[in-house]
Order: sequence, then C-alpha cells, then structure tokens
Amino acid sequence: MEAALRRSREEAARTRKSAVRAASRLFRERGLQEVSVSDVMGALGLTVGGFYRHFESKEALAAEACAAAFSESALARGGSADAMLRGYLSEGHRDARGAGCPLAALVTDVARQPAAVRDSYTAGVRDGLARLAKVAPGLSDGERRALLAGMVGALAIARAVNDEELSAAFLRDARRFWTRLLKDSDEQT
Amino acid sequence: MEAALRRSREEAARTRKSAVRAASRLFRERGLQEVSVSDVMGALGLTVGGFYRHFESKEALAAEACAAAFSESALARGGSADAMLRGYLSEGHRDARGAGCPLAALVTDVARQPAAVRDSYTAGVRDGLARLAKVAPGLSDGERRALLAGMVGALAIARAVNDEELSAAFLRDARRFWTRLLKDSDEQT
DNA sequence: TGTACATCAGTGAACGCGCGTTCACTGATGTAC
DNA sequence: TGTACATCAGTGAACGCGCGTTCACTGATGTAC
Repeated sequence: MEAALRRSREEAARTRKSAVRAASRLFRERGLQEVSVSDVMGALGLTVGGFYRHFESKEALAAEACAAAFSESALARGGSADAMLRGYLSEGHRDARGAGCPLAALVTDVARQPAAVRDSYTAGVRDGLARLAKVAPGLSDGERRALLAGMVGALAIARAVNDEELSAAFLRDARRFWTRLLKDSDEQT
Repeated sequence: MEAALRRSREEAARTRKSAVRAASRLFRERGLQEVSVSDVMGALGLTVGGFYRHFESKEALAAEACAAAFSESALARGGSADAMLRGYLSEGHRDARGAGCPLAALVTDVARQPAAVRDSYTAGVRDGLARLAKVAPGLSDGERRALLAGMVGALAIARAVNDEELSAAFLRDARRFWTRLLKDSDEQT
C-alpha cells in the first residue's frame, strides 16, 4: 500500500463534489450501467475503496449525478427561444453528450432505474418545462410538452443514427419546425 | 449432463428464430446491456451453451434482433394518420416496451453500440419516415422528421417519468399537437 | 502554544457474483452405400 | 429399404474478467486538555 494519507475536510468535500461532477459527465457519455464506480474514482485519480466514505452506493451517486446534470444543462441556460433551439438542436450539443442535456442522454436508461434516479429525472423534466415557459410564453402547456418531446427526440435520434447527413437533417428540421411554431405563437400574442 | 439430443434441422431453425424474437422483446424491455445471453436462451427453455451454434456473438444477435423489432413495430402497422398517432402515443404502447417501437425503446442505447446495431437502427429510422410519408403525405420531409422525433421523444419521456399524470400528459399533448398539424396539412392539400 | 490521541480520507487486496465465450460430451439426425 | 457412420443441436461445467461492495490498514488531520 502506498501513501494513503488522511485529507483535510475541505479536500474531502472537494473530492465528493468532483465525484458527482465526473459521474454526471460519464453517465451522460456512456450510460448509467456502462460506468463503473472505479471509472468515476479513476477520473479523479483516486482508487475505488474511498468511494464508500462519500456515497452509500452507486445508485445514490446516480441519483445525485443525475440531479447535478440538470443544473448545468443547455436547457437551463437562458436567452431567447431562438438561441435555445439553435443551441439545443446543434451538432455541437449532439457531439458533447457528457456536457449536454441529461433528458436526452439518459431518457431510455432512466426508465429502468430505481425510484431515486427516476425522481431526479422527473424533476428535471418539470424544470425543463418551466424553462420553456419562460422563453416561450406564447405556447400552451400542452404545446410546451410537445416541444420538449420534439427537442429530446430529435437530439436522441441524431445521436443514435449512423449517417451524418440523416443525423444533421433531424437537428435542422426540428430546429426549423419549432422555430417557426414559436414565431407564429409570438405573432399571435 | 442430461438429455442433449440432436434436434432436426427444422427444429434448429425454429430455435434460431425464437431466439431472435425473444431477444428482440427482451432488449426492448430491459435494454441491450441488461439482457444476458443466458436470459435469451432461458426464455426458450434452453441452456446457454447452444447459443453459439446459431450466432457468432451477442452483438450479432443484437443487430439481428434490432432489425426484427422493426418489422413488427407499431409504426409499421398501417392505417390512418389519426389511428397511427392514437396507437403510438397511447398508454398501452408506453406500458408494452417489449412489443413496442424499437426506435423509442433503444434510442439512447444504440448510440453506444457497434456499427452493426447502429446500421440496423438507422434503417429502422428511414423505414419509420417512409411509413409517415404514406400516412401523412401532406407533410414535407422536414416536418415528417420533426414528427417522428416528437413521437419518439414523447413516448420515451412518458416511460422515463415517475409520475403517472405527467406521463399521461406527454402522450396526450403530443397526440393532440400532431393530430392537429396533420389535419391542417390535409386541409391545405 | 504544545502534546497526546482519536478520527477518518484514501489505499489496494479481497469477497461473491454474473457476464460472454469455450469446450468435451451426448445421442438422435442425416447421409453414403 | 437397411445398415454404418459422420454430423451437429443442445448440455452444463469451466475459463477469465470486471463488477459493486467490504475490509484491515496508513498516517495526516482535528481535537481535548
């Protein structure tokens, strides 16, 4: 064994936060099942054993990391409705899974997860709808749910598809479709 | 060891088909990584060893099962645009993952899969778009991509969310939104 | 401020487990004559 | 049609591997006095 010094409380708190941040990125990149506890601790340059000083289980980390992902999501960043659509339905967002919207990154994974993770995801969905209410006040609640579903679906399909042109088409066409709808709803207001 | 009789070629061919069908269902229910080769063979009442008489690897089965799932998908069933939307965006479809649309069931899983599986999924997306072209000829290509994304997104979110009311709202609102759009585009034709 | 000692963040080996895949084996099926 | 033998579908144990979690241990940090 080598150099297993006790760290200060500040350092320990930083370790915990870093673990959540790393997990949040890795889970979005590779999916919840495909990231091991060792992967997360390894991303911090630490070994696996220390993990359980900070978290009760991998599942507890998953719920926390999922929640953390929402607070830095693309949907959370403000701006105009146009800018939001341009950013969300962009090739940059598509190619940056680890830093992108967790709604799209984890949508099928979450359906198979325990309640803590699903709760966290559900809160993220409500949060996303609330954000849309701010940037697109002209839409009804129902239209906003259709919009969120359209954005998440387009991004997820653009990532799944194995053809660059088709992938770009899904992003572009969803962008155009929803941009037009938002413009029309503004004009009616 | 017990009763390991050789089966006739017909029986063997049936075994292979059953394995693909069972895998297609299980993969959609639980995700590609969460179904083991033993699970698939077990669903046929067989043991794991015989698997490799039929398939080169689990990955080969995944690609085949994914392709098979498309040929029996809800999108593939014909009918009017209205009926298609009602069926796709229904609570029944939401709760029957194993028998439902693979586009929605596997959308985030597939992005992390090898090329064979992604190819199979991409073909399914093109197929879905072609089906939409038949039932909704009034839409442009771009609108059809936005529609497919909206359907897949709404179904996937309805499955992920941990709140029955919110889940039902996503299905209902997407159904209403797209039904209206289809009606409007028909009237213009 | 200085000293003695308890605490605990992180180490790295070990645990039991299930995975994908391989393998020697069984004995009915299929074929050559 | 009958016989001898090769084939091969399926068995079930075994392989190496990585997983989540536990544990005895180290030694600086934090605290009581």
